[in-house]
Amino acid sequence: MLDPKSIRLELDSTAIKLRKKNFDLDKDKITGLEHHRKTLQLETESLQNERNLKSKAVGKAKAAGEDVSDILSGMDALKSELDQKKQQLEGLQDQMQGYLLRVPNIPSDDVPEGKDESNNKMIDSWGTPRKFEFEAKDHAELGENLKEGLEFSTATKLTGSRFVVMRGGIARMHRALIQFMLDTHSLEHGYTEFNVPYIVNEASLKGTSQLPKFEEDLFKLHHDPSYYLIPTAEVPLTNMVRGKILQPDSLPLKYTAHTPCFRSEAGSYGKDTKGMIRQHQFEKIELVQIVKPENSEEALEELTSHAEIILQKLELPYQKVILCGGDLGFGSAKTYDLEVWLPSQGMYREISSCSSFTDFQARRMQARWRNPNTGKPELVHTINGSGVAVGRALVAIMENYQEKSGHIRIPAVLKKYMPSMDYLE
RNA sequence: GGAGGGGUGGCAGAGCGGUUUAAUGCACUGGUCUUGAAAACCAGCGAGGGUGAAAGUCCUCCGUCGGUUCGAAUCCGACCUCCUCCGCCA
Repeated sequence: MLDPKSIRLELDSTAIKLRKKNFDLDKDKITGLEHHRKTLQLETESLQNERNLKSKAVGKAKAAGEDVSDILSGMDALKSELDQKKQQLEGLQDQMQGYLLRVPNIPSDDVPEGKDESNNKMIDSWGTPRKFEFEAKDHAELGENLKEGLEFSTATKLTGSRFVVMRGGIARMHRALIQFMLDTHSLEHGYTEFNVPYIVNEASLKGTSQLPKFEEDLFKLHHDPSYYLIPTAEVPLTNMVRGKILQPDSLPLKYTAHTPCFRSEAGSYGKDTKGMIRQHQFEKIELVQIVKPENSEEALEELTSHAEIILQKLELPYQKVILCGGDLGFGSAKTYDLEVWLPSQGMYREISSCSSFTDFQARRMQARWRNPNTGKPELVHTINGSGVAVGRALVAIMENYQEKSGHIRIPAVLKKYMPSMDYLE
């Protein structure tokens, strides 16, 4: 959420900045609500003041053994007026809050202009796509042709579309990828490894800004109060600092976890229906950093490089793209996507997305640190990214490491997790 | 599942209907003293919001939501959560 005060004071310039993100700020609505709020709040607070003063007077009078009926006269009228104003004020504040929770974060100045993904800018690339002396197959075909591989029809029987069963060696490689990534981030990149709940409450999803706007993307459980399956480990990892005031020397916090992620994929009908590119359930290694505001830009660069190192160690060609304003996620101020080469599609596909949320999530979570220069609690900045998506990494390995026979060569860095295996057959 | 006890500022911890503008301690900040440091002493120090040019001033907040009352951290109800004991269990 944006700072309500600065929206109020810089309404026009905020609206202009948000236009870069294809968002039209309803200035009239804000001005109107704000005007009413101001008068109502003044009236309400002065009534509260009056009530407080009278109540204190009653206390004093009673202590002195005096009659209090004079003070109490007119109290009923005051109370009912106060009740009414209070209710109106609450209604207004709820409306304002409800609207502000649906206003996206302001993009950074260095984010390129653009309407949609076609305006994203490639800023770096690594590796060279392999030349095949035969026609490269896609991962779904490769997986289904393995003796022990991907079973989409079994998963459809068990659940429905957009799920997969992995059997034998491929399940093992999936697990090896998880081990490899967690080991790299925790042992080499300085992240603390976590194991977290896969079910979270509403407050957590509000904190990282999946709610209230994107409820239809989530799987909601039958439970009172509401529980949801996590769409990403960003939610539990980031919300660990919700409501906290952190000591300056404890920052930056660097957290990582492997979790399944559950997404309803509402609105993606017809997209990537084949294979395991877009599933209702997939696994991901998540990287989260909680940093001082002054460090957030370099933290995003660092975190992105940590995801890149995974792809480099796996020897998968990729490119790094900066998202344009129109393609940026709701809470993100700046996002780098890492896109891995998929030979069957002849193109680069997203495998990691690394974003800086500046203070957008921190304000919703009230996650703060004590700034020694001011002595005051101030909002932290939050950064997160995938390091990287496991299912898509598996897809990329299958396609990039395939042999003419349909066997999949095992990448060197995974061998210690898959001893005595050279190929998936 | 049963019984009991808790949730108060960064932390610890008092308060249990009206000088609470939440005691006190620790931590923190500034000062005195000291060659320097420690100790001691003095002073300051919760969060959010409104209003104001500022000084200031007002409102809200004691797990959450609701209720009683002129007045609630304090009383009542529900819920969340933590701890202890018993039972059950991977």
